[in-house]
Amino acid sequence: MVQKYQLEDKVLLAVDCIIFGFDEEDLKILLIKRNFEPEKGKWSLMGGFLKRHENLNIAANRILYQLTGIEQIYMEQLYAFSEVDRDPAERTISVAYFALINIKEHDKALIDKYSAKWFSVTELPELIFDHSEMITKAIKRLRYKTSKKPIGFELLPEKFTMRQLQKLYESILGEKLDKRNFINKINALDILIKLEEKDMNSSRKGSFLYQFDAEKYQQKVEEGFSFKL
Amino acid sequence: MVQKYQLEDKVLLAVDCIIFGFDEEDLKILLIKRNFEPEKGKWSLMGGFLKRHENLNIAANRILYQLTGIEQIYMEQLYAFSEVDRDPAERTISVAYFALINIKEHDKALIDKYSAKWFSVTELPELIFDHSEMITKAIKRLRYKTSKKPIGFELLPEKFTMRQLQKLYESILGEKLDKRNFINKINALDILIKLEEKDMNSSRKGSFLYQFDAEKYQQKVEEGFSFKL
DNA sequence: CTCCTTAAGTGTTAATTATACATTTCCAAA
DNA sequence: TTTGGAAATGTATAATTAACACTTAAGGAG
Repeated sequence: MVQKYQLEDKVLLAVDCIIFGFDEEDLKILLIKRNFEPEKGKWSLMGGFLKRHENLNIAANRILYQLTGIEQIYMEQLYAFSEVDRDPAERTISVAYFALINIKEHDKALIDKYSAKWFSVTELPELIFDHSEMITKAIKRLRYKTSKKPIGFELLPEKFTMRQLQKLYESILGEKLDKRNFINKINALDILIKLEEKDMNSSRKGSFLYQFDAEKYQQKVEEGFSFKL
Repeated sequence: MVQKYQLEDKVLLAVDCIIFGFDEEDLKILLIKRNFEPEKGKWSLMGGFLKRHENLNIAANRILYQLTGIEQIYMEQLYAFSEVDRDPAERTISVAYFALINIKEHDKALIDKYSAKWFSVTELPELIFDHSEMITKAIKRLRYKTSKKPIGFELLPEKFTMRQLQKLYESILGEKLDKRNFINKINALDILIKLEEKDMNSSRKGSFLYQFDAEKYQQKVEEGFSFKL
């Protein structure tokens, strides 16, 4: 490739990943203890640098895979953070990505191996650089997206109860919802399959399990529906 | 500054600006004839490279100023475009920004000087690289923002008629709106000042002019209201 | 000076959607 | 068999949104 813009400044381009998970109680974020300088030993988002042959989406997925063993998940670009001194070591622009995963489906061993740890969004530790700001922005975006598309399903196990789904929405939105209204709305969407099966952990009576009906959902998206909670 | 990440690839970071304007009829975008290779002579968004001492917001404003003489306007980061071959000359990641301006308020002479030209969003020419994609994304974002905040006022002259405001919304949203419902909603927001003055160009009867009441708007924002059209 | 033209201005009703709210059912364990 | 605890369920009211058509004002033409 011919170099045409030789007089221009080049910069390091980092990618930082905000990984949301849900454990039936709280919305959580996956963080790691940074194992290189500067700020070695402090908590950080999963980050790495863009390589010559990658676009940002690919870099985000590679970095996540390298640091946690998690692969092939839905990731979305959030924002480019570019304050001149955001990384004291060297001028670095960071593009933040965020992803949603089901905590239980991802191999705990691999996560432990890299000293990754889940933190509730309400109890985050101090983070390096501008990572707190990134998280704040990601939560805001997640709330918005949740109100437009039923995005939360990535965060739940394949089979889940209405109670779990409601808890998930409550922890994303940060507010309590009315049970009956919630169920009515979800049912009105008509994108869940009610199973015969019951989850017997939560109560004696047991509660019915549901599955997300990807096919019906796809169909509705094509018809141009907009999810509103 | 110590260089700590010496083994990492560096890249060129460009900024491209999508400038929306409105001329009482159509939503328009400001484009320039690119005056350097590659693709010299083709239509392009306003673009330039991030410099060492700037963050992206500052770079976006500088670039816009250099290319059009327009300064101190509201700009917002849109998205980072990073396909490996998006610029055939050299690997370049581009962060797109968008802005809203009032066409008439900005000095035509300066714009002409740089061969900038306004194009209706419905009649865009062929553009270099991935600039069309950037514009598509910007329009989508503009539509969204318009439905949340009364952002459109930047696009109108200081004094405007209800008809103009409605036309603006229609061209942003790409659909016709009902006149009475539109006026009712706008009035319900209570952020316009109705002037005594009339605009006599559009009809024999003349139509009242309005002004955006920035103070009332600010107050409402603080009270946490959300604009919904 | 009367009539015509043209866009401005104006409210009501029906339909839909959102909210608030309390009781009964089921099942396992004691 | 009784009991405790969460699951399941529906309705009435309020709020919002959508649909809809006639009158008014004023300049220009005849």
